[in-house]
Amino acid sequence: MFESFRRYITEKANLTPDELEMILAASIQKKLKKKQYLLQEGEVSRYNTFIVKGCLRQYRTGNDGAEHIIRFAVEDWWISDRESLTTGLPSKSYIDCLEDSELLLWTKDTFNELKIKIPELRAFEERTLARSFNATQNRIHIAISYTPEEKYQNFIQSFPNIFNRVPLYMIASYLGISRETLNRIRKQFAHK
Amino acid sequence: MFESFRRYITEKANLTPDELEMILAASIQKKLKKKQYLLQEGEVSRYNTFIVKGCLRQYRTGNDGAEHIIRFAVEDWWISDRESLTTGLPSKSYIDCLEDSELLLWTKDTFNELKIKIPELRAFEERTLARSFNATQNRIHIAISYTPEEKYQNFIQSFPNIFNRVPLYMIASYLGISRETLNRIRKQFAHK
DNA sequence: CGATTCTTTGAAAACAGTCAATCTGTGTGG
DNA sequence: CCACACAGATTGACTGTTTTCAAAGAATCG
Repeated sequence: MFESFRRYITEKANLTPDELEMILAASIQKKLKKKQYLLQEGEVSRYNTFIVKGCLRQYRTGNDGAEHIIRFAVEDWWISDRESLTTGLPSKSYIDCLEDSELLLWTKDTFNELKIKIPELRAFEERTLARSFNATQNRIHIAISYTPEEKYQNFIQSFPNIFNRVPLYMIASYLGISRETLNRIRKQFAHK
Repeated sequence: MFESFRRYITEKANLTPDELEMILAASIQKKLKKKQYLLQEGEVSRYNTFIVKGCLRQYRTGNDGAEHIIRFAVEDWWISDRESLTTGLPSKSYIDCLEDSELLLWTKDTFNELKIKIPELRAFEERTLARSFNATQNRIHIAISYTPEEKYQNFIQSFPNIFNRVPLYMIASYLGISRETLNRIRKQFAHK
């Protein structure tokens, strides 16, 4: 289970073996089955979570009770409700598993201590956050300017490792269109 | 011109007078008139910019050439193309002035040096970024789950200091709906 | 005043959402 | 191995909303 994280972090950050082991030693291992929650609305998000294996989603519910997916996350991604994690306020979102998953968790405090001891870890987190921020901004651009068809095309291009792994109606939710519409788009699409 | 920044930063960050002066001394002052560009697509964004006075917008153009507004920014906000700034790649967006504006700029390198010398500045930037990230994520939720009317209501609630300062068609662009639709929504709205 | 710039309006067409029913595949328990 | 239940996908008809197009009206600025 650690092996996967070792490979990932070695590629992305310039850590000494000691630093790497220190990080691993501070982690909490967790396995969740499909449909189990990592976080529920109203709870305070306390962990930085790395996905070793599996697939999760973060979603919120609207006034009508419908689920709206904020993001998907698979192997080698991080997931948490950053807003709740940074502010300490109750989370507005849920995080649950779409597949049986293996996770590595660090509490906020533990991770902060690690960042103090290991400057490269802080730098790594900054880089990761910056990329995540850019992706989020890009998604806004897509949300306000693409047609439904373009959104779908963009999705399968951007996430080839996700789109065939999650139900269609969840992709529709992620894109902000109805599952029927997405289904029709996909049908046209196949004719080409 | 510095006075405004002094007030702002004193309230938000715990800096010594020396540190504050060091930051100011490193800044570049700039005045731009309405419609002038701070950044154009294809250029590399090199500055962290604080808005002393005025109103700017960041936008991208779609395939059809239409402008899609990523964000607005007014006094006491920061603006830049973070993606270009962090990656060093050409910007995909434009930033221009909706009003005559007064700005304080720091080059990426200058700002990095300041952050090294002044840890509290780095902490401050992290807090600012975190809030900005949360706002961006929240906007995605709105984009994929709110009706146009709800989007507009939310906008005027969230940005009371912006909505009566920028043309309606730009708000429409920001919200991802046509100007005609927004106009009609607003008319209904007035009847209540 | 004249020229932009922005807003408003109407009518038609395109589009996406909703509803309701059916179909398909998968996994579970008997 | 079958039957059933469940999750998800698909389809058609219909409804409602939004976009588009075109034109006319305000408002603002030099």
